[in-house]
Amino acid sequence: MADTERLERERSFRRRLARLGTAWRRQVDHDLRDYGLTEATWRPVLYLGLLLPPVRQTDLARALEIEAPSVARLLDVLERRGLVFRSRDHEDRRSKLVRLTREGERIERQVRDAVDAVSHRLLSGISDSELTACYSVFDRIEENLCTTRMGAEAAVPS
Amino acid sequence: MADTERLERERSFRRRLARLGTAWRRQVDHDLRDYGLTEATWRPVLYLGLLLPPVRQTDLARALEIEAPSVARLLDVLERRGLVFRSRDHEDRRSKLVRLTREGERIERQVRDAVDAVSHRLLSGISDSELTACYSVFDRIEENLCTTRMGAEAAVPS
DNA sequence: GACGAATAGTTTGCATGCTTACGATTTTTT
DNA sequence: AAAAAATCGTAAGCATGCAAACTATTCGTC
Repeated sequence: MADTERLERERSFRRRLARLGTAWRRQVDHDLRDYGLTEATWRPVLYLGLLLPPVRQTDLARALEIEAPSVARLLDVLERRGLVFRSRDHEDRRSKLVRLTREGERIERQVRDAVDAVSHRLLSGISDSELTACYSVFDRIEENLCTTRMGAEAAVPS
Repeated sequence: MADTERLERERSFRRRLARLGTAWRRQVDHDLRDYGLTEATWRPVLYLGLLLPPVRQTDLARALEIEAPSVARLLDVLERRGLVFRSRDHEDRRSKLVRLTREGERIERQVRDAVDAVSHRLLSGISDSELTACYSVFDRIEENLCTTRMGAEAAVPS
């Protein structure tokens, strides 16, 4: 029956998506290992170059989609290496503001270039229309993710 | 210029792919937490139901695309829980053969159903042709991954 | 103004990925 | 046959994700 075929298609899609995600991450990590950046330390650097200051740790955690303790520990490392620094927020003394140091900005550019280079390499030979077709699919999957998640948490009426 | 636009497209694709991969994984993990299965323990179970015996630990590691030590530790946990058991391979006494227990097979079916259910939910509203279009893109990206990896290690002349 | 709830950051403990180093065994070379 | 190289599983140590519990501060309600 056709349902079996659809099931196989869905399984195959899930497997490929998962495999591609990890393989891509590994490729970037491999290329950035030479810059002294391990696994996940380059992401905070990249996002600090992207977000508009002032950036609190919570903002960074939300942007990176990781939990606050993970951010705190990563920033400990990056601060020790002199790539970022934390300062008190005088508006709200619970918060700390995070910024890249001069050296951090230098690394940020290198990271951005390296990440872009990998993307360019991996996406070579794929047309714009194919990319946008994938976007469309990705977006609808994310919508499905949100609607199911709504059931678990609580829908916020706008 | 058009190059800037292409660059943005590639960045956007990378970000969405990464975000979708982790979000999907979290969704499955969330649904399987109730079955007492944490983060990555369900994958060995699933693959043990998929691979044709005899399955050595190395085979499992290759299938899961994780390193041998990671597999060893996961199997320690699963063995302690009575889901798998290891036996010596009489063909090659370095190896150990891994199999699901009766209970492990029961859990394997539940895991498979749960994973399929998530896939079905997330892929609802997406047509077969869209899925295959994505396959095509994924496959070419994986090809690009392989060819670039050749350059880093050592190309084997055929 | 005072008290309870919410929020920001940290600490701690666990899960799980990797790399490196090791012992046991097999395969290959000489 | 003996020695060298490769392979299998394991152990130890690090990196990094999470959740839970804690402290300090701010907000909301009375």
